[in-house]
Amino acid sequence: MSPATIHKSKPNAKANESSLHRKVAQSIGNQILKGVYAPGAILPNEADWCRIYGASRTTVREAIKTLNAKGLLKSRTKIGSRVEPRENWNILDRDVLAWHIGSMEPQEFFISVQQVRQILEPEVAALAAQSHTPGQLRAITQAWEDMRDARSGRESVEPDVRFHLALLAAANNALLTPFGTMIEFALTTMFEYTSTHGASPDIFVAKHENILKAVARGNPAAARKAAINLLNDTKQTIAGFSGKSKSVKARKSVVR
Amino acid sequence: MSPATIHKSKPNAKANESSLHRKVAQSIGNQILKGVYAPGAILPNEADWCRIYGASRTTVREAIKTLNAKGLLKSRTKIGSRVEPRENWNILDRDVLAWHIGSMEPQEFFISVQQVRQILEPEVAALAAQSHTPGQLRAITQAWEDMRDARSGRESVEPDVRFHLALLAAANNALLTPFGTMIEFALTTMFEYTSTHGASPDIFVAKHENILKAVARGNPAAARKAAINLLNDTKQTIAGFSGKSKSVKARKSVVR
DNA sequence: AACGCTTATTTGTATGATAATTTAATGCCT
DNA sequence: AGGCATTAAATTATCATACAAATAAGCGTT
Repeated sequence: MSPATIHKSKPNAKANESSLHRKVAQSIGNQILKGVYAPGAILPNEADWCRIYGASRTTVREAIKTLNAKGLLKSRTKIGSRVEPRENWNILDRDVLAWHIGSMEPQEFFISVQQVRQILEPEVAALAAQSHTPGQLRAITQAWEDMRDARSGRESVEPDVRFHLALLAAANNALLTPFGTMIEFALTTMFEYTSTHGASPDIFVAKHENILKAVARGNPAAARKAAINLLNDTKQTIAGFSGKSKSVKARKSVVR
Repeated sequence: MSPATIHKSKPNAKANESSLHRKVAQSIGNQILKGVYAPGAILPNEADWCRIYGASRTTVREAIKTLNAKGLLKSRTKIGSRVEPRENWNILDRDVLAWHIGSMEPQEFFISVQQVRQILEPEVAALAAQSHTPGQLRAITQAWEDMRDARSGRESVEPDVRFHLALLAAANNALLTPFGTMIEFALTTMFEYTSTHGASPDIFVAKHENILKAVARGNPAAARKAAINLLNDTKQTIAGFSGKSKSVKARKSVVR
């Protein structure tokens, strides 16, 4: 979004759920993720932002507080707001993730995600097999059933995401839950680009079922194996459109 | 911190780097993590917080914006601020982690961390072996040398943390970096409780050296194996004081 | 060159007012 | 009585202005 054009969306009453300070935060955040302001750089001061966005200082400050809270900035008196080193960025935060993918080639993002998923998901499945509660197992099952009954690829995305999130929840480790946002983001976005889950729907449903059954049986090793097996499909899907950035983007506009 | 006593720390000029809105955010955040306000609950409104903390609405609002940004709250007009479900909490955030551990039994936290570390660190080491840059290898080496030359357990904590963070950085996957905060937090806090790294200093240094060498050689399998080997020590350390919450706390006050 | 004082800049906090949003209540019509 | 439109009320969102606090930078003295 171009800084100067933020106000335009005032007239439309409903569609836009964002308040002004959210938009300012988003705009500045986007610029940071895009590298307009690199780590170590000092941002324009609050008065400048006020002029740039035509907003009050209160609003600008709230936006900057938000960015501080997400680890992108650190503000100090007389210094201003300095961009923090990347390792302090809260990259798994929903907003940061959105700003991030808005400023990088999608397949680059997918490759990073795939790497993390290959590390985590097998072990998450194993943990889930060991320590799920009955309610958690029910949630996983429900997601799988909805996935099975879906009548289109698009319709199966939501249950698919829900399946993986339920699995993650069943691992019962609070420190792993932040990956939920990442998985959710990756799965929904990936579908936007590929309009498929990789394999045919039947195989796809069957592979999820393997995980479900292993978890239900309380068999960690089998759950781990099933998760690895499923991930190989995704891997191939990603490989399928790597290096084809332009054509992928074209395909996207056809799908939507 | 008790809500009513926030102002007291005004006199001391330097020690406290926190501004008022930070303290308010910390206090409210702590109460949320402690469960005083459970997910789904509506918080007191801004005017109430102003009365409670004796702060201006500006300040209170900035604190609440911070908590919103960390995923703990969602504020809406006419509704107020509602506590978000736990899976939306940005638990790997520095502040949230601090508030979290302030309101739970430490070994419970360590067990969760250990679980995550056992999943991640071997693979991180393997990735680092594959894709480190010369500069990143130098950083790992430097950390190890500082660890080796440390003359006390306490003195070795900082290089130890640095070693693991450098390893993580060398994995070159942006989506993994948020775990740095967790590792940093866990290692420093754990030392506060145990005043040891588990094994004797020599063994401890040697095991880190194994990782370093494997990474330097670019041997992922060896790096993975060495990381697993090191983690077994930590595992035993944690097991050593599990179920001894009271005595651990007592030991802490002796150490400090 | 080193130390202490002053100044300027920037964020931090306070106050009070108005706008916008959405739930809740009210009253009207059928 | 029930449904619909309107009004009211509560709460956050935004604005404008002022002053406080912190600190980097400059200046002058020694």
